[in-house]
Amino acid sequence: MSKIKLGKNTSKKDVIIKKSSALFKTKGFNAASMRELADAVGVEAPSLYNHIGSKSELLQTICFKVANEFTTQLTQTENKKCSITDKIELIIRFHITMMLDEFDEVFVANHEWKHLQEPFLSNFLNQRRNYEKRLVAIIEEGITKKELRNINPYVAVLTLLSAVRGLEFWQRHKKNISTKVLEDDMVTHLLKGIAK
Amino acid sequence: MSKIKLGKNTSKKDVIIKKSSALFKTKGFNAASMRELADAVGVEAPSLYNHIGSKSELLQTICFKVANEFTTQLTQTENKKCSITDKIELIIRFHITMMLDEFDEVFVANHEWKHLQEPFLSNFLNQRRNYEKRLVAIIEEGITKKELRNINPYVAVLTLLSAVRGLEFWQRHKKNISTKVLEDDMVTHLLKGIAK
DNA sequence: TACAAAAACTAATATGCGTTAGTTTTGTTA
DNA sequence: TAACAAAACTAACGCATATTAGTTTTTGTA
Repeated sequence: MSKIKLGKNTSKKDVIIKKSSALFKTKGFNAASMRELADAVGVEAPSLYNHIGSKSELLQTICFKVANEFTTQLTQTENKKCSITDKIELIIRFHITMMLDEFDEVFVANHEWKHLQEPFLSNFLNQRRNYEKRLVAIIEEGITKKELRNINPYVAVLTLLSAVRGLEFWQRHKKNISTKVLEDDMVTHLLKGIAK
Repeated sequence: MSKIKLGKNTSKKDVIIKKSSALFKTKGFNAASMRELADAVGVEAPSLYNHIGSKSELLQTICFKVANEFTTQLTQTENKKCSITDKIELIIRFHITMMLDEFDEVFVANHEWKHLQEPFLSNFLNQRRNYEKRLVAIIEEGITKKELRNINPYVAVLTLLSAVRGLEFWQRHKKNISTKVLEDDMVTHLLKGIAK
């Protein structure tokens, strides 16, 4: 009998999660099969179930791991004693770092969350809505303190989040631009614009 | 015998394409079933095949319709006699308009293209790469003419395209902000930044 | 070396999918 | 009304899927 693995986290489970992140990213959650995942891990498909509960569980693990990392970092930034502009820069840079360091997982959390089952789907969406609201609050404070232009804070958050999400496509081009140039230029663009 | 419908475009086919756009957007291409689509159209699943060739063909139709609209508009903008800044503003506003007017189709083209079959997949990606290159050329001209800051043009294009793509999420919030405010604030943010 | 647990294997099941075949209904025109 | 085509229907096929059952191999420890 070997259906569900109890006890401490094993290394093999982590390998499966990592490989499934890459697979879900490339093919999408539904198109990715457990047989393909098993191939990537180097095992037959049913053997995966010695380590994981289900395919859905893999998606849940990936999505909430990413969500928790973003939430944790935001809390730290909120508590920092610095200007609003600096806080926004910190957040932008954290998003960029996450995109580059944990690309597969972030991509899956961004694109495949809709295949989460309830109640995980609702939890995930609530968590994301909450994140956005806290960003809006930061922008609003910046406007009040006259650090920022008087633009609609929702539009600003939308623009910021979308722009950093676009780093997904960075992998595609691979123009030889260093991470530093990438980060700095994007921060400049979003904070100061491109028009002189 | 009724497998493939020849002759002029029928209205029913257009209905199927429209409904499939909404369905593919909501559930994703793979998760959306022909039976669900048939339900939405108000018909049994096999009846769909009196009007369309296959599920894949639906995706192809949607993706290339959107791609062609963007390409056409870009050509028009390139030929306009106006400043680079004005051209960029035109492009941003066109993207926003497309997002709001043909949301389902644009969403599907942005998210589900990876499920296109060859040679359509390669065609689509080539078309998109070409579009991006032409945007880069516009930004480069703006830098040369000192209309724009000296930032990396690839980063700028990435940021612009990603930001307007983010309007996908607009549907979610539905804060009561008019399209005009949305457009104007996003153009301002991307051209002039948010920092005072 | 012996034993027990962990994790691999093979075989099989139930389900849902896109699609086809064949037939019947609907709608239009002479 | 007769005839013909368009488009609907029911039934079914073949295939791929996630997962389970049951068994064997591997691995770690006494």
